[in-house]
Amino acid sequence: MLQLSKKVEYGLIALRHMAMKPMGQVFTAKELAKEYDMPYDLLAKVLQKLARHGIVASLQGVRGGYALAKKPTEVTVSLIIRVIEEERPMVAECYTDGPASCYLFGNCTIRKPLGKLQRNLNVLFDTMTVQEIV
Amino acid sequence: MLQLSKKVEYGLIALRHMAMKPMGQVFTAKELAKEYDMPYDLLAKVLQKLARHGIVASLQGVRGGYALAKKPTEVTVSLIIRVIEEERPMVAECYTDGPASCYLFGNCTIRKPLGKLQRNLNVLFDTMTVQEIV
DNA sequence: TAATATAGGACTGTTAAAGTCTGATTTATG
DNA sequence: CATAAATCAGACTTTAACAGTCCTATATTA
Ligand code: SF4
Ligand code: SF4
Repeated sequence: MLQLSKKVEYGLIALRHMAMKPMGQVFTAKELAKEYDMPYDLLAKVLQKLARHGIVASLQGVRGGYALAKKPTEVTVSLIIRVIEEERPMVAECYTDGPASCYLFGNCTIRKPLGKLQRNLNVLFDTMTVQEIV
Repeated sequence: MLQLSKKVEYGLIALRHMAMKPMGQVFTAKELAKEYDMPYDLLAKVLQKLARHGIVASLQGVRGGYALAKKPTEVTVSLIIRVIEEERPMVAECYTDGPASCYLFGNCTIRKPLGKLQRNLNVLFDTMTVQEIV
């Protein structure tokens, strides 16, 4: 419960790796997967998403790969999760998918109080950056 | 991602309901389920767990039911989750189930940094009580 | 043009969450 | 004392999200 998904963990590990080396250095999905023993296909998908959203820059073709495109201080855990999961980390389903997603919505008495928890969570994830995990 | 489980939500809704009424009042699982349109069987299980851990007191037999056994200020969301899920809310699998639970453990570079996130999370859940959701 | 890399999507497998069902036990009450 | 109403306990099924795999297309270097 409340665990980060494997995809997010793979993304964090890869981004941290890049952040440790000189800015602009290029890494292939293959070498990253091998280095940390992550499933290549899955990591590749994650890196592609990060590339689409400009967190890393991708270079295709032979000698291609990925390089960090933002400063480690600018990439928050919140952003990484949003990009990889394609949604914000929320404590309740209805926060993400709206009233129709939960049949309890009409008589739910905890939705509003949980908002406080959510806001505090947001602060946590918005505050933590890749810089903090190098 | 990061959502509270339905069981926890059911538990919170039920506990809040009890906390709204005079201390010691007895409610049956049936009426609670009906009032908020929650699945009876599932809610019953949740209440049983809460009873086993002394959060609510149970009365068997006809005219039985459940009553809040602790003050709303004493019941944290953290405790509710631990009781219902039978584990603490953790950001990483290995925190809950140990090194053997994750094959990345040996070369995981994000485990320690995530500890900071975890500690902040703990504070959030330890701080919020049933009193705050009435 | 061959080799190597990303890009994208479809597909399958696995697991945890959610829900259901059955039966036993307890206890107030007529 | 019999009945009904409630908790208690566990097994079971269903569902949906997550994790992982596979295949093909495209881009780029050498
Ligand atoms: S139970 Fe309440 S808070 Fe949870 S998803 Fe449904 S409406 Fe939202
Ligand atoms: S990836 Fe790292 S932090 Fe996540 S569960 Fe595995 S060892 Fe723990």
